[in-house]
Amino acid sequence: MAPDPPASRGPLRPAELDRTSPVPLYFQVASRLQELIEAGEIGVGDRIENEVDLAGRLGVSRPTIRRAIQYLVERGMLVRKRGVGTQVVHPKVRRPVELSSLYDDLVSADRKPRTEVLRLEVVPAPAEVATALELPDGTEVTWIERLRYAGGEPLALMHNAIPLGVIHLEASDLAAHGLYELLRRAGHQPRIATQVIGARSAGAAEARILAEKRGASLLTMTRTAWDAGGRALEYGSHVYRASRYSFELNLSAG
Amino acid sequence: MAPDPPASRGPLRPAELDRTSPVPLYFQVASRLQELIEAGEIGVGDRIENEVDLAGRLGVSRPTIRRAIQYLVERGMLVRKRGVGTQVVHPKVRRPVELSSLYDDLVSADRKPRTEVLRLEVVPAPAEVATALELPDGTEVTWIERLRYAGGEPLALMHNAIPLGVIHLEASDLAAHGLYELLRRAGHQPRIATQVIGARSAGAAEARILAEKRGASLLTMTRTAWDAGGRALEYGSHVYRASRYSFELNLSAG
DNA sequence: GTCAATACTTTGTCCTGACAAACTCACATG
DNA sequence: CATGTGAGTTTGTCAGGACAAAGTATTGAC
Repeated sequence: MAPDPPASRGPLRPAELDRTSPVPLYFQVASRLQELIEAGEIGVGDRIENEVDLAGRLGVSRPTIRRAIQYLVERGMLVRKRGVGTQVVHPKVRRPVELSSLYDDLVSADRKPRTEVLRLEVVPAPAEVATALELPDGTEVTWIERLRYAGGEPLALMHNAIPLGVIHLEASDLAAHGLYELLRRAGHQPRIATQVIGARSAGAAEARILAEKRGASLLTMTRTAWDAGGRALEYGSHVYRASRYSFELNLSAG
Repeated sequence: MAPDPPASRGPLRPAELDRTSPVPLYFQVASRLQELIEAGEIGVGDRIENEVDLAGRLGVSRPTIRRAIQYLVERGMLVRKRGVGTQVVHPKVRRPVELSSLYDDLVSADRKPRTEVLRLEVVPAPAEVATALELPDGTEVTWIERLRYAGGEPLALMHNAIPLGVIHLEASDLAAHGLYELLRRAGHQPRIATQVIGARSAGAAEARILAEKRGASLLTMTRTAWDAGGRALEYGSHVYRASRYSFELNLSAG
């Protein structure tokens, strides 16, 4: 059997880097590496070329290569060991956690979401909401109540409060898009959030709306999200039918 | 009123850095900055000294300062804006997510945890567990069932599977310590995990063990955790009394 | 043969220097 | 007064070099 070609040659070519692109070089390298790993061209357990050689071969400096590798290490794809090298440990990115909306998740899972806007108005924030958003008591916020369907069945009853000035919302927008998508379009990128996930039994009204029996288990989630500037973007208090939904999280600890 | 001293002087002194220490300089700077922010000496909204001046004043290079600041940016304490500066946005670290055990959480909340070990034996892994741990079907694992109390009341029923060779467990250890603490002591640092959180109603047996009524809502969590080297450490399938427990998560998106 | 010392490889830390890009603000211009 | 132009500030990217620390493999002594 012929021996494998030496790993030092590697499938990453200098020609793939575009120095005229506004995309940083380190990011180009990281993206390309990620592709190769996801495509299986560099398998789990394989060691990638060492930093110095890789830098020399691609014609970039070692710090640039280090930054690219660091990026993938933080995502859990690679592991570096001093004196040993850098190894692939997982074939796909494990995002530290997905800060996305239910709507986006359902779309990507092809579960055909539909949204019914039950309420959309400006009201003074209840004390609990004001505290969560770090706003003075009684500040007005946009209050939203939505019923989210998936595959024709009700899935979740969602309540949100959004500080005025963050975004102007129309019922038609909310019916057609996820809240996070609308926020992003308005230039707000949620970056930090605190969530509390719990469970309780459905009351009569909730059960009726969600087409569950009274007393059925519901998943509850309350979340407050901030943008990169520390500005509170959204408070949400949602209930999900536990029979149809669960939260999936990928965690990584420094 | 006397004006505040200019921010450019700042409370960070060159003398505080120890070049003989094995602790990297960038980490010394980051730790000290974090202390100052947590102590409120640099308040939320304040801008910290710019990188070039700070580097000059502390007698280190700009990349070192950048690395220190980057460290705190990733933790959500600071925000950088090109052309503007670096600002404090949160007075305490928001850890991306806590990869810790229930036991540790209860201890720090002073809720006096107690653990009853119901089962501890080596068994062939059920198909579902083997898949989660990425082990060949039927591989033997240590199987644990524990009942966790807090404040004298039952709180959670926990099932765990741990690959042989990761750690040798005694019932007495498990009764006195959290699983994650024992893993860390054995030199295993969980770094990446996937969790699924859901809810369902208690069956008769579960209800009896957990001192709930039949049909009460329970929170469910299944988790698989890996160490930095990509080695599977633990599979867990737990149920919590929803009336007494909820998950709190701090998320951050790149 | 076993084991310890040594050489080598590879990542970790740190430095200096340079230019680019984004933002702020004062100022000139219409 | 409004507006945009340009200078100044600050972070973002990148280069290239140097030495330290950790792990691996080889070599040598016993």
